[in-house]
Amino acid sequence: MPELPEVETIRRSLEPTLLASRVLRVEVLREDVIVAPGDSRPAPASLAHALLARAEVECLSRLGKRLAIFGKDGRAIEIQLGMSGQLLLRRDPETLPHTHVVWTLSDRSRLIFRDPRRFGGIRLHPSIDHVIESWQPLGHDALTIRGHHLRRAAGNSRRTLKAVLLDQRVLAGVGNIYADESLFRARLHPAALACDLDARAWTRLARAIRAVLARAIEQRGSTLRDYRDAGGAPGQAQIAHRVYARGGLACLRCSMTLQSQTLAQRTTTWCPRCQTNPSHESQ
DNA sequence: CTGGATGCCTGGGAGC
DNA sequence: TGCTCCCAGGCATCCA
Repeated sequence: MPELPEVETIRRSLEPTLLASRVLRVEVLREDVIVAPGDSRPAPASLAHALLARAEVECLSRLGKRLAIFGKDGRAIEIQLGMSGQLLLRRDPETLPHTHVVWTLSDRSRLIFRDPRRFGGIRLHPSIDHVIESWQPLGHDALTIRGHHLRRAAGNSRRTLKAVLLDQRVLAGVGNIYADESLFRARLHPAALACDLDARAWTRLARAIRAVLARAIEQRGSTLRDYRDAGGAPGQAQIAHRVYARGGLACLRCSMTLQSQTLAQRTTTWCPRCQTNPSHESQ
């Protein structure tokens, strides 16, 4: 469920503490959440080192939903939160259930990675450059997406807009919630075909995506169940959802009953009156 | 190559 | 109350 706004909120809430302290040691409680690219899996003895033991943190970097921690000595790890992953800064020693990795920091606080559903994981990388390279297949970051990016990446595609927005190779960071919210804001039908959009519509869609995501970051992300920022606080953006999970309820703009249907293997909700489908109009 | 389908995993809610 | 069933969803992987 963490999409771009949630990952960015975590990044911002984590960075001051990580930059101000040093990693003392790392404990791995569940080894299968650690994934290494190819077959470069380090021996157990060097696992802690690969996970930034004794490192000073240079910065936290993000592209789409991917979050990376870069060490000053060039070490790097990548965190994918999946559905239920959390990065929490904690001072009390209690171990929460589903805690998989614990970093003890020099200020004696602990950064923990927990993930009940285990769709997420920690990806090891041999270098910072390797992380950047692994991000190559991803599209432009959704927070700064422009119409021409979308048009170039998907303008000829016969896929639906919903499928296109969920495709991280087209743009990075949008998941099911913000796909539906962005399409509603842009007044575009989720089942419209990408190839039927003109340049103006792509511009409108890109603008809607940026606005929806920026607003959600201001509200510190959407908490439906599991999501928390690094301090453990829930977000507030779910209050502003206009279509997501509102199927059968009245459109907040025109009062028409919102429609729900599975599209691109995801529950999709839209307003049949507000959201037009250029694929139909052109016929 | 493109686009669609599947499986991974757990907690919570609905229904009986 | 307690049981079963189903659903949520990011992403890798497979298939046509």
